[in-house]
Amino acid sequence: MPELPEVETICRGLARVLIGQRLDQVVVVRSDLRLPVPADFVSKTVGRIVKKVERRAKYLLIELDDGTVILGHLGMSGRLFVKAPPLPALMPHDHVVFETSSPQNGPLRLVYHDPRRFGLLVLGHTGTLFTHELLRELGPEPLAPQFGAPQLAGRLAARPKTPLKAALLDQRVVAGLGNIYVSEALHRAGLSPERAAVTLLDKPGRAAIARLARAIRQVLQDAVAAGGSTLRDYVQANGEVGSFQNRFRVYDRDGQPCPRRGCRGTVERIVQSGRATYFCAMCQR
DNA sequence: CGTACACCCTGGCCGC
DNA sequence: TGCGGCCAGGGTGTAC
Repeated sequence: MPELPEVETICRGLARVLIGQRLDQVVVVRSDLRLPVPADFVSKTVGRIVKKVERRAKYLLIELDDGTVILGHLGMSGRLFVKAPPLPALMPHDHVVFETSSPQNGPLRLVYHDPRRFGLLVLGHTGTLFTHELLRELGPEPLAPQFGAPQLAGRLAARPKTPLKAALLDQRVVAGLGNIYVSEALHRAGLSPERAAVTLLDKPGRAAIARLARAIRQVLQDAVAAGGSTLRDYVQANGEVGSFQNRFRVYDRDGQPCPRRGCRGTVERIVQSGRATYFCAMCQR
């Protein structure tokens, strides 16, 4: 469900209210997520104070005052939100619940909610975080200053024959893109999702890969600024919805006219490796 | 090695 | 109203 912009939005929302709070109560309602919630999850987190909230790719990293890090991933349907009193009864699919109490803010409840249970909540440690097996192989952060055409080219070189759509979904190539933003970035760059990655790596492909790197950054920045995209059930940490879904150029718009200025094409939907891709065959080559 | 597909799971929507 | 089929923002394991 959530891609980089949605996770980034949630990360900022959580940071604002959680940093400095003590996790007074931690309850695992059910632990059979994509990976099991570890047996020592409660004992390693309860009583600790939240020190930092960060994002790596689509992972949320909640760092506690003893160096323990909660690694969270929301899968397709996961949500992580904060509620203030009056606290309602738990809902179905509320799997893990944290409660804090602070003199300033009073009690807060952080809920991990995930109907499909494709997400996960596990533990790591600051000292060994970058070698954690879930994070070790992730590609570059597209919003980091050093991200650009050379870095992207280097990563695509490892998947030469792969169509661009599939290559960009691979988290080892670029970290944080998902099905929406890959289609959106390829449209902005004017590149066909079916084009093989290797065709951007030779001399004539240099302009194309520069456009692609810029398009990836730009679409992600715009989406973060809009608070992410709300399709079905995604909400920010405070329950507000994002608005970037109103600015999709191709995603879920098959049959509609291509929004590129001067293009007479129509947005098409195709399936690549089992997932929908939206693009305009007229202006994406 | 690289690619294609099934699968994990639940819920919403559409057509009958 | 009920039911079956299809679809969904992700990631991984398996079979070619």
